[in-house]
Amino acid sequence: MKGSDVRLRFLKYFEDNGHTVVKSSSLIPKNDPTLLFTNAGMVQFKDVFLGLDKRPYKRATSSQKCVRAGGKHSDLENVGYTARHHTFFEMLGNFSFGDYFKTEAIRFGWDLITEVFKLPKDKLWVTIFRDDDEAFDIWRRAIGLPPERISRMGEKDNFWAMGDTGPCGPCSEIIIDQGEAFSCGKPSCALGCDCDRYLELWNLVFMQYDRDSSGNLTPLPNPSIDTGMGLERITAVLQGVKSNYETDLLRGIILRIEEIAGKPYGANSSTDVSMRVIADHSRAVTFLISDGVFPSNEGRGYVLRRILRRAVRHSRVLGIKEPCLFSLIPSVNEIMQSAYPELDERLAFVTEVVKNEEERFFETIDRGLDLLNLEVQKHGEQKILPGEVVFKLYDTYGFPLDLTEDIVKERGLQIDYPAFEKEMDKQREKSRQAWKGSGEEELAPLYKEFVSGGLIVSFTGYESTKDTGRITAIIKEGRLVDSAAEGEEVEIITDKTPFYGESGGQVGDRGFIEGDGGIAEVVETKKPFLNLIVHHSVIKKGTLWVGDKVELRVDESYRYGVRTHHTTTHILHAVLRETLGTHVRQAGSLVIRFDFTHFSSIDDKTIRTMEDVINDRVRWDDRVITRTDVPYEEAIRSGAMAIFEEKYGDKVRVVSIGDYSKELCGGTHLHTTGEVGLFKIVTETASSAGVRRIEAIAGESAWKFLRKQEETLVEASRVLKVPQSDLISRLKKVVEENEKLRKELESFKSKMMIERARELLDNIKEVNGIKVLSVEISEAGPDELRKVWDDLKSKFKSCLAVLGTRNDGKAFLLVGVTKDLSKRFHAGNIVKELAPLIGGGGGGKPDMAQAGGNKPENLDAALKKVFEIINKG
RNA sequence: GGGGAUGUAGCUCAGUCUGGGAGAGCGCUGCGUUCGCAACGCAGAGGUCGCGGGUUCGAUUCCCGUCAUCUCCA
Repeated sequence: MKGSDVRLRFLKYFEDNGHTVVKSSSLIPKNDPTLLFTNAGMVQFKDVFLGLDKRPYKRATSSQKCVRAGGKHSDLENVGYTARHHTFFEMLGNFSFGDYFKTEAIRFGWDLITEVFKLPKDKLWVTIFRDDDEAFDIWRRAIGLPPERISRMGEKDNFWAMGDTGPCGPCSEIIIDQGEAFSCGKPSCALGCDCDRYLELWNLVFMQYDRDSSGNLTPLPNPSIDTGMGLERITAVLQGVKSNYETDLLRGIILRIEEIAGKPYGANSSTDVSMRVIADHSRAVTFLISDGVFPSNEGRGYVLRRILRRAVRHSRVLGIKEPCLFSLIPSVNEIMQSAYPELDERLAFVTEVVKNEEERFFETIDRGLDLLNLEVQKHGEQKILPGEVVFKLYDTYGFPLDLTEDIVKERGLQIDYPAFEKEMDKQREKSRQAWKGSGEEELAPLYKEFVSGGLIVSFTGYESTKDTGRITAIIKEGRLVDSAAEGEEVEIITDKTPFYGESGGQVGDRGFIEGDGGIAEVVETKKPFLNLIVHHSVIKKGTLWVGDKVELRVDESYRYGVRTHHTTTHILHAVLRETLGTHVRQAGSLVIRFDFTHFSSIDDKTIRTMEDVINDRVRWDDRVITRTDVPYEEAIRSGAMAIFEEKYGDKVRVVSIGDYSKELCGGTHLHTTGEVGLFKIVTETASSAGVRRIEAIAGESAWKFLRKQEETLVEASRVLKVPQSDLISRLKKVVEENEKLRKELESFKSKMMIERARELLDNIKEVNGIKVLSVEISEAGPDELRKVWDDLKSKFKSCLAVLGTRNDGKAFLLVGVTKDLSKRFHAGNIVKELAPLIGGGGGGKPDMAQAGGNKPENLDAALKKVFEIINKG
């Protein structure tokens, strides 16, 4: 059975049993900052389990793409060395939200495994949680499994929790005994052993308790089911192969690697590791990029970069000296596109990103190589490379440890591993301590309580900006309060509101909330959950109480500006896609700052063309049509784009403009594009690698912007006294002339200085057999003094000069000594003796030194003092 | 979240430790040599020394902050 058939059969089985087949969600978890990547099938249902979200179905099944790398559950280091570890894999699962429970879950699991997949019953074992007699009874009586096949395990293995608090419960695993051939061979090898003989196939989680912060378990009124079975694993078992990498899900990729490397898989255990790593990582990389993650130096992007680099590193081990990872992407696509058709359209884009990043890594390696060579040379005699050096290479320059090992070995040196580990531990310890320090507790728990307590705020602001409502809660500094008095900063929640809460790239509204007792100014409106709108406010007058009837008024001109910008954002988005290609996807947007994925900068001509096109559409005055309560699937089928990667209910709102834009959007819009009035792109910059940022303005602010630019032009032409049409040519002329004059003045000045210096030659005295000049030069700056000294120096091969000048209450001294004399008289030392006289300090090199001070009246004294110094020396 | 490194001419980088005229190579412009090109010779343009504070008579250099890029740890 092919891997893709395993996936289909699984989903079909549960669909036939009343489950809704739900599409795999993105690898980037929506609205969950605690999680780096989607790492299990239940991630997209988390809020449903918590009671924060509702779905139109009570039974669901999915094949979820998952990544485990970085963060708490990282398998990155193990991948390649085992038959089962992956950074990317798919999780098959069935879910019950307060519908069926243990009995059915176990029945479904057993039935599918034994009847559909036809695995031999006598090879199957199960584990249950120590105290879960209910599960034991079901396995024993309902399924008829002999008691010796049911093993009770501890909390570590068979009790599952989402987090420290919240839903949790015992679980039961179905295990297959693959026989002696798969055993690790240890005498202790038995059920529960980590090796491949007793392979865990399927984990069934029975969510039946709610754990509070003090650890108490209270039974949930509607227990739920969450199960997970790794697709690659079950496929390997069904195909009778020893490792996941031999299934058709990965074999095709390895075939391609064999081709590129010119080496067969299975011939050498160390190259096999590399091939497995590359095969696994190429899948992870493909799916991550296609889901909108880009290589970067932090967060998700950084994990992606590390996965990619690890693969590149292994390709070098295979003897491949050029970027090659990108050429594996088509193989991944070929295998996976039946289940993930969206891969196909992003293929070219993903390939480009990977190739780009591969090339960058080769540069990093080259840089590190230079450093390493230097260090190897330095420590060549001791035959040992200090751990500190190895650590620095690794820590600061990102030079892979194993690469350092290879090179060092080639040169006949050894690495001081204990010292390296010590540095590593130091770093880890520092990080851990810093982590504890940040006790950032979000306000979220309070919000969560509201939502799970059934509190709903209805939004009434699409058509009107005014409404009356009742205050249902006031929060101050994360705590519920009964009232808020003048001057206090609070969050106000009402039963309904016309205020739009920030979401979907549209900023929240501002305005006022007024009751009989007082007035609050709303500075910001947020929407932390689907049905929760929070007004961040400052009480301006009087006091507001919970329960007060209030009038809510949105600042209309502010809202109008927001609508203008938001509608324009949709038009811009459409035009960007038309102009630059379909890989432009919105990565976020506040008002009209628009980040999107694109590689090169966008030239001025293209920018201007886009501005033209958008302003044309504004003049066309197309209607902006919003349809509400459209079923999600129908909206997507009709070609609407879901860009913001956020949570949509099952019914969505579709906003379409003309025939060129159709997006899922909950925001507020204009009625026609003509209301935009005017559109202008202000900047186009790089936001991070592979992401460009456009900032644009529309409507009144665009008009004001252009007005201001015009004023600048008017002012410029007034200052230059030429009509605007001649501005540029005049400006060029002025700059040119200015440059010419500057040079003329410079050469004139230096000539004059030299001229004057010659006149000063009369002042040269012989002291102690040395030619000494000590004079004040008026109307000169430091630069001029230096020129005079240069001239003197070339004229007299051996001399000493002290040149002074003064202006604006400050004095400046330069001491010059020709090289032959600088051993006897150090210019720096001389200047240090003279400087205090003019009320300052100074210093310099043996042959030239400078000083400044704020007592110009003493300049003469300083100039005389030099003779004393020379006489002494 | 914490640490390390880097930021100087269009590009690659030196200079910063120890404060005092901002440099090299490549590239660019002009002239010369050449039938022409490459090469060579001569001349020249090009820099807010990432940004903002501070110390100092004086900061590319020292101190503090900040931003960007690279990198490691969590």
